[in-house]
Amino acid sequence: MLTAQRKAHLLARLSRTGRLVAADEARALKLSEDTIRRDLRDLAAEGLLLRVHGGALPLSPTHTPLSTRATLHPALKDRLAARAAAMIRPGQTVILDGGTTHLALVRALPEGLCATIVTHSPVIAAALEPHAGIAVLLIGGRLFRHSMVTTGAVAAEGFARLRADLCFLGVTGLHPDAGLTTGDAEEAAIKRALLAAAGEAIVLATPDKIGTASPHIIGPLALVSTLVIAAEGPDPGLWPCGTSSVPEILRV
Amino acid sequence: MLTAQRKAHLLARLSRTGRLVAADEARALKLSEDTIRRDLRDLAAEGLLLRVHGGALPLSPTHTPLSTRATLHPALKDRLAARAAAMIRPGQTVILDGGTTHLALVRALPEGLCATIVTHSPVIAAALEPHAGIAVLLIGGRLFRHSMVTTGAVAAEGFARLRADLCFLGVTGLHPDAGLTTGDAEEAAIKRALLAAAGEAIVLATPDKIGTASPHIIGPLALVSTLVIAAEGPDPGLWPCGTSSVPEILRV
DNA sequence: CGTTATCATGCAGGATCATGCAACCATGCT
DNA sequence: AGCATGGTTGCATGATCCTGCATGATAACG
Repeated sequence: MLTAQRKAHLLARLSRTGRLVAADEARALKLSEDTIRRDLRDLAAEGLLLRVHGGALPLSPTHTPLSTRATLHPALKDRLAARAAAMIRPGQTVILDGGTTHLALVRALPEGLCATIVTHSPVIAAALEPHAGIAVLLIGGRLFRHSMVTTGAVAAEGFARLRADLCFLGVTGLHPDAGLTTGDAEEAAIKRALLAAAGEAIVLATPDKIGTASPHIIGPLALVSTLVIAAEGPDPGLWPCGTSSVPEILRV
Repeated sequence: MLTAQRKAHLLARLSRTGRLVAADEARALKLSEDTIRRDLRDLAAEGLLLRVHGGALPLSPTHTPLSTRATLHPALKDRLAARAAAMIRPGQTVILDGGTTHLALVRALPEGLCATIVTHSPVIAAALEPHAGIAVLLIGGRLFRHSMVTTGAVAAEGFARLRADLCFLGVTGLHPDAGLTTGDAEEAAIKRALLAAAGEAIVLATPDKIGTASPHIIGPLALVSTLVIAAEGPDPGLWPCGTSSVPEILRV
C-alpha cells in the first residue's frame, strides 16, 4: 500500500470511528507502530487531525456540534443580528429559521417588541421565553438533530397553513449559479416551505457562506429580497449583480 | 480509550448532566478513581471545569445559577429524575411533558439510549440534542410562555395522532379530592391529550405538590399508574390509599 | 471530636513516543 | 550496467506519558 493511500485510509477511518489507536491500526495494516506514528505525526503537522497520546482524534469534535458552531464568529453574528432585529416592525408575523445567527437575532430583539414569531427550531423558541410581548408559534415535526429544527411532512404542513410578513432564512451556501443551498435534502424542502409562507425573505450571511454551495438546492438567489452581510466580507460585485432580480444588499 | 478522548467524554458528560462524581465515572469507565481525579485536575487547570470535593461542576454560565447547585449531592429533582430515567426501556415511545423536573430527566437519561421521545416543550427538545440515539418528535402549537409548552388545537391534534408507551406528566397539584391539577385551563386540556395518547402515565412529584390543588383539573389520580416521590416527603398514607385504583407509589 | 470519604504525592511497571541508524526499494543519471 | 539519491520502513534506545497502588494529608459529615 502506498504511503499517501495509507494516510487517506487513516483519515477516512478516523472520521468514521471518531478515534484512532496507533497500535490497532498497525496491527490491522500489518505495519510497525513506528510507521503509523509517523503517518499520524505528518497528518497532524498538516492540520488534518489532532495527535494525542496513543493515537489521534478528529479536529472538529463531533460531540459538540451546536455549541461550537455558536462560537464561530460571535461578534459578527451579533452585528448581522442587530441589523436584522431592526427590520421587524411591531405587529408583524415573522418566520425564524434555526441556526446560531438567528439565535443571536432573538437576543438582539428590542425589549417589549410586540410581534408573532413562527419557528420550527426548539432552540429559538426556548430563547424567546423572556420576550413577553412576542407570541410564539412552534412548528412541530420530527427533529433533525444536526440543525435542531423540525422537518418532514408534519412540519411542512405547519408552514403551509400560515402566512407571514417576513422570513429570516438560514442557508449554508450562497452561490451565483447554485443559488441558496443547504446540507440536507429534508431541510432544503422545509426551507422552501418557509419561503412559500412568507411575503419577504431575508438572509443573514456570514462571510464563509458567500460564494460557496452545499449539496442541496433550496432555490435561486432571487427568492431572497434582502441580504445582510458583513461590511468586510467578499465584494458582492463578484456575484450576480447586474441582473434585475438580485436581492438588496445591506452591509453592516 | 484514549486519554484525550476520555477527557472530552468527561467534559461532554459534565455539560449534559451538570455534575460529575469521580467515583461514578471511574466505575463507568472501569478505571481507578486516581485516573479520573487526574483527568479532572488537568481539566480544571485548563479552566474547563470547576473542581470540587468528590467530582466536578461546570463553570460555564449554566442556566440554573451555580448557587443552587453548588453541592454535588443530587438535588431532590435529580433523584426523582434518575429513577424515572430507569423506567424507560429501549425502543419505547415516551411522551415528556415540560417542566424542570422533566428537564432533569433528560439529563439523567443513559447515554446511547435508543427510544422515541415526544414532547411539546421546546426546552425539553433542545436539551435532547446530545442524545444521538433518541428520535425526537416535537409537537407544534402556540407557545404558552409560563410553562414553555405548546398548547391549543394544533398541539392537541398532534398528540391525538399518536400512541405512546409511557407518559411523564407534570402537574402542580396532587390532591385526594381534586386529583391532578394545574394552573391553566389550556394546559390542563393538553395534559389530558397527553394522558389519552399514552398507555401508562407516570408523575414525578416534588413534596411541595403533594396534597395541594391548582385551579384547573386534569383528571382523577387514578389516571396515573405510577407516582415517584421523595422518600422524605409527606406520608402517602395521608391521602387516598386504600382505594383500589390508587397509583403505585415509588419513594426514592 | 471521630469516622469516612476524598485528595495529593511519590513510586513502579508498562505503554507510547522521538530520535538516530541501517536496510531496502524505486528512480534517474552517468 | 553501475551508481547516487531520496523516500520508506523496521529496529534500538532513552525519554516521556499513563496508570494503579500505597501513604499520609485534608475535607465532609454526624
